[in-house]
Amino acid sequence: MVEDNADVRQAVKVYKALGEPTRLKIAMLLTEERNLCCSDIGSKLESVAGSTLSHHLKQLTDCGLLNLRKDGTYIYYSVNREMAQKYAPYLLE
Amino acid sequence: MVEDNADVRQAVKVYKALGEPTRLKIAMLLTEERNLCCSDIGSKLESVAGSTLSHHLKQLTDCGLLNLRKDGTYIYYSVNREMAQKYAPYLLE
DNA sequence: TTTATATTTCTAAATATATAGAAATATTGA
DNA sequence: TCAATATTTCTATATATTTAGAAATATAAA
Repeated sequence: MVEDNADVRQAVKVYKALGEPTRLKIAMLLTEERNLCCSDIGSKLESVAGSTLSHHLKQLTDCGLLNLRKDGTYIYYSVNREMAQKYAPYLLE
Repeated sequence: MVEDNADVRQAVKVYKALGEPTRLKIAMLLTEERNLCCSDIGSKLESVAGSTLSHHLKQLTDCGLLNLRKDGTYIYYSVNREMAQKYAPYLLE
C-alpha cells in the first residue's frame, strides 16, 4: 500500500503550484531574474489582477518554492533553488 | 513578457498531473515497480473506483509521463524515465 | 457462444480552484 | 497628517476537477 506521508504531501503541493500556467510562468520568471516584487511580476505577465497575483504568489510561497524578502512596502521574491532542484530542476534549465 | 509556448504547456500538464495525491502516488509506485496494470495499481491504493483510476491513468499518460503496453485485456503502465528526468526527477529518487 | 475479467466512457454531483473587484492594511515620503 | 503606492483580504462568480456508479467495450478462456 502506498504511503501518504508528509514528503508526498509536500511534493503534491509543489506540483500543484506548478501545474497552472500563470504560476509556472512566475516560477520560471523568478529563476531567470531574482528579486522581483509583486508588481514587477504583474507587469511581465498578461493582464493579471493584483489580487489574483497575490493568491498565486501565496501558493508558490506556501509550498516552499519561493523565498521572499520584505523591504518597506515591497516584497521581493526569488526561487528557492534547493526546492527547485529537488522537485522541478526543469525550472533551472 | 513571459511566453506561453508548447514547452511551457507541456510542463504545466505534467505538473498538474503530479499535483494530485492519487496520481503522484501512482507515478511513484510505477517508478518502483514497472509494468503494473490498472487493477494492480488499484489494489495498491486505498479504495479507488476503477473509473476514477482510469481517468487518473489517462491524465498521466496524456502528459507523457507514463508509457503503456497492451497485452490482451491488460494494459501495463511504466514511468517514462526521460520525462521524469526532465520534469520531476524527484520521482526517480 | 457464453462467461469472466479489465478497462473505458458516460453521466452527475460534490468539491476545489482561478479570477478579479472592492475594501482593508502597511509603509513610505511629502 | 495626508497622499501615494504595494500588497492582502474579503467576497462572489465562473470554471475545472475529482469522484464513482452504471453502462459500454474488449479480450480471453471455458
